[in-house]
Amino acid sequence: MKVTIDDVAEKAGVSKTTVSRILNGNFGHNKPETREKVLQVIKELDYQPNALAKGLKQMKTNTIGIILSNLQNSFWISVLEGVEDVCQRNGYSLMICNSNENAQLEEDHIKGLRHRQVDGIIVNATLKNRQLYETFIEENYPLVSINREIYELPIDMVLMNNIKGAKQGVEHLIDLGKMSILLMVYPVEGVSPRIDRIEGYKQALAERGIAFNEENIQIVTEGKGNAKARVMELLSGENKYDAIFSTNNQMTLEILEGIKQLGLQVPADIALLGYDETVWSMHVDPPLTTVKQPAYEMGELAAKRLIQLIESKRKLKPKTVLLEPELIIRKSCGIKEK
Amino acid sequence: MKVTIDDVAEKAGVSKTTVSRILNGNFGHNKPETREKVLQVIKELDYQPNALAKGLKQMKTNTIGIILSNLQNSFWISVLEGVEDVCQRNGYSLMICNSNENAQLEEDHIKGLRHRQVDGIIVNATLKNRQLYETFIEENYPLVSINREIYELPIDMVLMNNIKGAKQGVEHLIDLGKMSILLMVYPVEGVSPRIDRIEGYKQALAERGIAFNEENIQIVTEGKGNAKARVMELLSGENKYDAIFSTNNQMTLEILEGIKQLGLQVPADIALLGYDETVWSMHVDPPLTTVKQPAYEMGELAAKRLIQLIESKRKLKPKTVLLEPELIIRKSCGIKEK
DNA sequence: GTGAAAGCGCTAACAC
DNA sequence: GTGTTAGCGCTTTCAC
Repeated sequence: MKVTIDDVAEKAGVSKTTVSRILNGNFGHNKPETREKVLQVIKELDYQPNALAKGLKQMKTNTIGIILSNLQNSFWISVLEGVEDVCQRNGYSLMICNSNENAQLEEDHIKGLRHRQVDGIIVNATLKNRQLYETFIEENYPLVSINREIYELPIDMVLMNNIKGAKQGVEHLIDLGKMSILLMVYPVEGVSPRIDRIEGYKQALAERGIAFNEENIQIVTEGKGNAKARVMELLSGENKYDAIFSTNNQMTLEILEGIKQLGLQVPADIALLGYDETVWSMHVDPPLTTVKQPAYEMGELAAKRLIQLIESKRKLKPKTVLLEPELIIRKSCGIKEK
Repeated sequence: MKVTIDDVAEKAGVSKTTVSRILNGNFGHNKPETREKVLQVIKELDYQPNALAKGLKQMKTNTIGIILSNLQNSFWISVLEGVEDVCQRNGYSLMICNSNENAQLEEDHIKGLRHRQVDGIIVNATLKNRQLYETFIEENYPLVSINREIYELPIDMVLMNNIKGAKQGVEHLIDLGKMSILLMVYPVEGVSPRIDRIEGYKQALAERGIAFNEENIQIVTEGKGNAKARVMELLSGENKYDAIFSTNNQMTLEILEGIKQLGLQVPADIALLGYDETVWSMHVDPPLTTVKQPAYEMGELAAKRLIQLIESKRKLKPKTVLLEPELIIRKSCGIKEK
């Protein structure tokens, strides 16, 4: 039933060595007629080489793994598409795992992937398995970290410029006359994008000479509904805000809901700035001003780099790529006051 | 560098058979002390069995493949999550491919996956590779088709009840007094969800005694901007519509944009009903009434069934599961006229 | 230009 | 209860 290289060899009246050579680009410079014959038999038998056997022998599977933390966020889907496209163009398969931001799961997946002999891994690291990442480096195992900086480890990374992204956004808000900007962010815990966005926020304030108020930064626990509850609480409290900067697109939707439920208008009563561009950004009410990140490109670059690492004969020096965000201005932050 | 089962065996002073047995749940009922010893050596050496070798020997990889046609649609992401979760719970890895609705790519991916020896495949089929699907059936290779019916082939499928979904939606529109309902759909070409939604639309009309007008069904070519252009054209034309039923969530966003650009109000000037529930459905302006499909469940069921097929000793009779949609009523269709 | 044979790392008869 | 041995399907020296 299953047709193997032996079947092909026998039927073509050659040795399996010859078949193998022809399959893999003809090192031995076979005679054209042998070649023809073998190729024809392969077609006749619809022979598909067994990648497991090949992989076992060559210690290479042409498969890479990716570990993501959240599939529901469309940002990651774009990244995934970028990775997938590059894989496809280069003859690699993609194994996908979801860590859900869970360190144990991340470790299991990493081990699982290596045990399945993938040639390399792209990871949006939880950052909670430092020792594991170090092992990779020691073993010179191809690994690229996306979106999050793994601090002080010589590792390949492709990151977004989050300081600049947040800074641009906040500057825009300030230019529009906003003075009391509420920054909402999911827990930081050493995760560079969140840390950097806070930093960008602070820098913008500092450069424009606006006093920084610690209470204007609110860390909200991840989980459905939390951001909505928090924003409603905050907007009903003592502090007055004229703008909210949401650093996550799911959170943005919740904030919007909370604001509306309070009977407030965006941007008349309060401005709203979102992070990450999505299909719905321009369609919500009001159309959202957002900091757009080149997600697809990040996926592409990470995959390209990983394949480079895999296929390079010698050890490559770790490299960090920083991608630039772009501010997309719509209506949710209002227009310049006179 | 790479540690193999032989290293473990040698260091533990046993044969690799023993190690293998202990690794795989102890058939030979090893002595506790041997067991202890081996387990300890495994830990010491941080030994990871090579899944390739194991797979080659056992003809089983504990990996399944999934071929999707469009990652950008959040419907598919939910499906993917369902599949991923089930895989994880059952110790399977997931290989993901994107066919982009392209028959050639689909064929390449299917062949690629089999050549990589995946134990089974879940596919949202283009339906353009009938012969290939038949081959699977002949070979009794585990395959489950999701979302789309592969007509007249004894194959496992998990599908949505699209007739009912569309019917429910249209009935709702009719109940609200809408008489001239424009149905917009991407090209049909034998794709069951689209065919069935048209059928559901017709059934609802028929049952409520509303004359069916062929021109009220508009097939719009897939591609960014097409739906928007078309809807603007149609709404500016001679035919008057009081409702639009959009059968795809990306399309819905475009239609909404088109309507707004024309200066029309939803639902005052025209009602809009969408297919598929998304994170943004409740947040666009106005909040969208939609036909919600249990996407995550579809993924789960498909994966569970596939694993069943893989692990069953004997051939299972193909089974079709039909999942029921649910109408989520919000504001985009208006309220009942008196 | 082609073939014989060894071996990648593992499991599974079959012995003992 | 444990070991010996023969492969799984392929690539790759090394002969010829």
